[in-house]
Amino acid sequence: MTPPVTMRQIAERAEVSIGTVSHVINGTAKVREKLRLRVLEAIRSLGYQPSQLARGLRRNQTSMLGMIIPDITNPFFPAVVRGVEDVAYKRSYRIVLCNTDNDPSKEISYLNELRSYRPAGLLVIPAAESDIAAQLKSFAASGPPVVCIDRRPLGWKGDVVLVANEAGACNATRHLLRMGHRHLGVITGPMHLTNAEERLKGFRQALEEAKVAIEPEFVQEARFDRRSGYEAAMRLLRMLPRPTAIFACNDLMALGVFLAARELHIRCPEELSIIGFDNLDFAEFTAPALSTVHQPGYQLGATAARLLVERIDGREGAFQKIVLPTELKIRSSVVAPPQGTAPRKRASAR
Amino acid sequence: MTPPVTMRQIAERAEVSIGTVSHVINGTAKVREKLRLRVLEAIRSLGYQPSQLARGLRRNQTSMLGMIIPDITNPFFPAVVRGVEDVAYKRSYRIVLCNTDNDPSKEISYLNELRSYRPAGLLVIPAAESDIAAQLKSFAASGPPVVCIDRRPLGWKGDVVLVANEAGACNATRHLLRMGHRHLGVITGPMHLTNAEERLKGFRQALEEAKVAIEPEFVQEARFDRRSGYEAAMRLLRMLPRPTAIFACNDLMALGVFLAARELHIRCPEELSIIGFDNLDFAEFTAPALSTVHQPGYQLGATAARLLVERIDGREGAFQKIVLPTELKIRSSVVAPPQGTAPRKRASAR
DNA sequence: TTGTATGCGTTATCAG
DNA sequence: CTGATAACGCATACAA
Repeated sequence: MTPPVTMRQIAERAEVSIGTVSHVINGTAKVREKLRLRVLEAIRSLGYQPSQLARGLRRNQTSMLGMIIPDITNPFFPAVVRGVEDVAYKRSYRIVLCNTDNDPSKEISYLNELRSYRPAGLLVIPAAESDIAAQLKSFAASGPPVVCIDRRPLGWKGDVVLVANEAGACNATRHLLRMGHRHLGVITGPMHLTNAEERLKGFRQALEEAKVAIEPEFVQEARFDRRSGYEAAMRLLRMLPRPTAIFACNDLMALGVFLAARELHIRCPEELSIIGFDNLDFAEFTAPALSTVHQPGYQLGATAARLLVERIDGREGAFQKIVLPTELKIRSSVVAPPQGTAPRKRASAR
Repeated sequence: MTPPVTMRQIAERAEVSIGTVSHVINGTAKVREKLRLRVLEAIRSLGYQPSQLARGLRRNQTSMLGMIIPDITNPFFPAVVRGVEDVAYKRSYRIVLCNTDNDPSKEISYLNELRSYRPAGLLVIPAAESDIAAQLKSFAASGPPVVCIDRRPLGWKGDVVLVANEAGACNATRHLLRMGHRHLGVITGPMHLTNAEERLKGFRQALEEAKVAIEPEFVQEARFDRRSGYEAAMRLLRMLPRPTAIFACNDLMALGVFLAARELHIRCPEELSIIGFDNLDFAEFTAPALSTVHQPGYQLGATAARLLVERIDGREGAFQKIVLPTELKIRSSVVAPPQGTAPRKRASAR
């Protein structure tokens, strides 16, 4: 148990005062070159590293960034985290990662607890049903800067970086329309999530543009995970007539649609076209390869981190709302609807 | 900027000394019930939270766990991280996450830097080519406990939790053999990684058992990612005769094999059987669904975290080496080899 | 330019 | 049982 080397030891070794050591470390005052070199040498030879704890206590701020996300296990988030980490690393910030499991209370408890570590800033991807705007607001007022990612909590007025959900969803839907589909199902995320809401809005907009009626029972809400996507798809696919195409508002739910279709012996894409949202890594490997809307996860994280760092560095000014573009990836899960409008026939056969 | 509430304020509010407050918080001495209640009430009403920084400085240890992994973006790792986080959370430890990108120098720098945060413990999934055994050893001697996960760095003698790589690989290979394959290709991970080595060993063992000759040019080394898997597969599939089945030592590389096969117009599984290792989420959605060896990522993390916490709590005793079992998942990417040993014919046609 | 001294918020020791 | 008080390692205001 070698006790860690402290500044005092550096001072002794370099035969200077402890204050001088601090100055050369932080560049907070001019130090005679000779002394400076001695100090540096002492630091090197003793392998000294400043205690982040002591420093943080003194400065009332550490070089940690708190990051609160719903669930790292959701394949969309790792890229975001990585984007954050990469820019944070360059600025020598470290990430404390917290998974809320979409549990608002866990989110709040993490939030409060993180506080006691005096992080330099906070990045949060709000939980579904998150109700932390108030909490966050008080945080932002008396604590470190906060930027929200991907979803905007109700009532949140601070910095936020998002993705062009509405435009992306609209494009996806247009693609379906363009291929000839007129009976579109949609599986949305939790509707209190802004991104879910926006995607649905995009969907509706595309339908309106094309003057295609929206069939209310064809919009099903799920929870952005595979299971709920599967369940929603089952509901959709058992309807008569059923949709000839489904827009799943994320790729995980699209997987659920595949599953449901397989179970009901509905062939994709011949009998059912599917389009997703996210462009997760596996999208090009599903059978059929999933057409989807690419979402720049890494950029999302990187951008948010950059913005956060600017705030930490004291950048004032109006809150930013940065919206990153999406891109439609056309693969093979969307084709023209079956001939003879099969679903109609079935309906009349009923 | 409301300054955070400190212990002193609690003491004043409760009309006790600051020491007493500390005692009720930490249960470090008996406090008269009446005072205790007053203190608790003050804490509650002022929303007090102990400064982790001050506490850490004083105790020379925080309640953070450092976790060093190659890349959160590799879909095998999120589950591991989640496993860690869940058990850590229950014990009220927090995770600071570091991605090394398999860069040994980044790994070492993270390691040293984490030190200055006085984490209670360290979890590390060593980078490929990691050479941190020595570094880690000094760390373990004078610093917090460390447990390695998934891969054992060369020369590391401390705690480690692994997966039964050899047995898993052996089972996968046996499955190929059982289906009638006699010309097996294998795409390994970086051979300095213990897990890659063990999987290859399992592969060889199965061949020996079956008295099937191992064809040296059929074992190709790659880097556990999709691209290198693709490249290795291209090499393999251009050979004449080529293997009728390929064991990719992880699922990401198996994806690369799918890609290569598709590009060369080799149909899977009719002309080429593929088996992977990991059982990533997408494995059942590839075309064809990927047969693979399930690796308990979440358990890996959870187990390691539990072990680490025990060490933090002062559990002495011999270093542990915990090996978690794998499970063969049979799906549809493995079938009997093509009739008439097609590859042979091609070879003779040359 | 450099040294000294104080305090950041806790815990822990030691009297009372 | 409870209250002072001295560290913990560092940054900083101030003195020299």
